[in-house]
Amino acid sequence: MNVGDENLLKSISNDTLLDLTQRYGQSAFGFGAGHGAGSPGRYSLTPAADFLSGQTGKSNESGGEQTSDEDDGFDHLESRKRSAGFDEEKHPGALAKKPKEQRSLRLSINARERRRMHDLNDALDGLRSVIPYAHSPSVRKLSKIATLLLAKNYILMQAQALEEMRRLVAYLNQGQTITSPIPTALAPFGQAAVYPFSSTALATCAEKCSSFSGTPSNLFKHCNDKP
DNA sequence: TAGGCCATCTGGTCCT
DNA sequence: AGGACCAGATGGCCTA
Repeated sequence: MNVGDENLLKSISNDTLLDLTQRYGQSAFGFGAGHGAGSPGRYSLTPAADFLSGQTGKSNESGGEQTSDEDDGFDHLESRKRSAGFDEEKHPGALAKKPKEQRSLRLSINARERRRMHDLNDALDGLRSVIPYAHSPSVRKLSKIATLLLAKNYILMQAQALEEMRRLVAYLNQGQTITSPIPTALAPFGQAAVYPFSSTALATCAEKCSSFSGTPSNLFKHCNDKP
């Protein structure tokens, strides 16, 4: 994880992140050394996914590909049940005792449900890929609940940062004094980093803008425009 | 060994 | 009727 990501995560200072940190440790967010070299992402391939990957060549296929059990051999179904922990002895009267038609229907429904859950997991993977945490094989993947909670906080933080940037632009344009406190979302960057000049200083717009030379947006483009 | 997380199966409910 | 969605149950894997 780069320093920027670390700062972003550190900025999510609320109960949720605290809870996540406590539950997963800093290594889950890339602050630490992970779970050791011998323990790469534990959820990257479940037994069931292993089986499916053997079937399709991908660990988490979804949408459109053939995964329905009507197309699987019976041995494959049994293997998948075993790998998923399914034990028909503990589900008396389940598939085995049902008529062939009902069994076929049940298998179809199961396959659909499996695809649906795979799609859901794909979406969660997509979410993980855009929120700031360590994307490394040596770091455990965020759990589902952690992903959702972190994403929620990340969105809230981004909204706060955007609002602060708007206020800053208004300040630069009108020379107004910013009286509102620095949002906690930006706190880790430090007040000096956000406002690298005194609010009472008579810095020119260009000087102010030069202080934000690293800003990756066009927010300060106006400074180069002639009045 | 307990607890957390997960995938899967299953039956029910709702929607088109 | 068929599909989507949901929640409960179950058991495997992993870590502390």
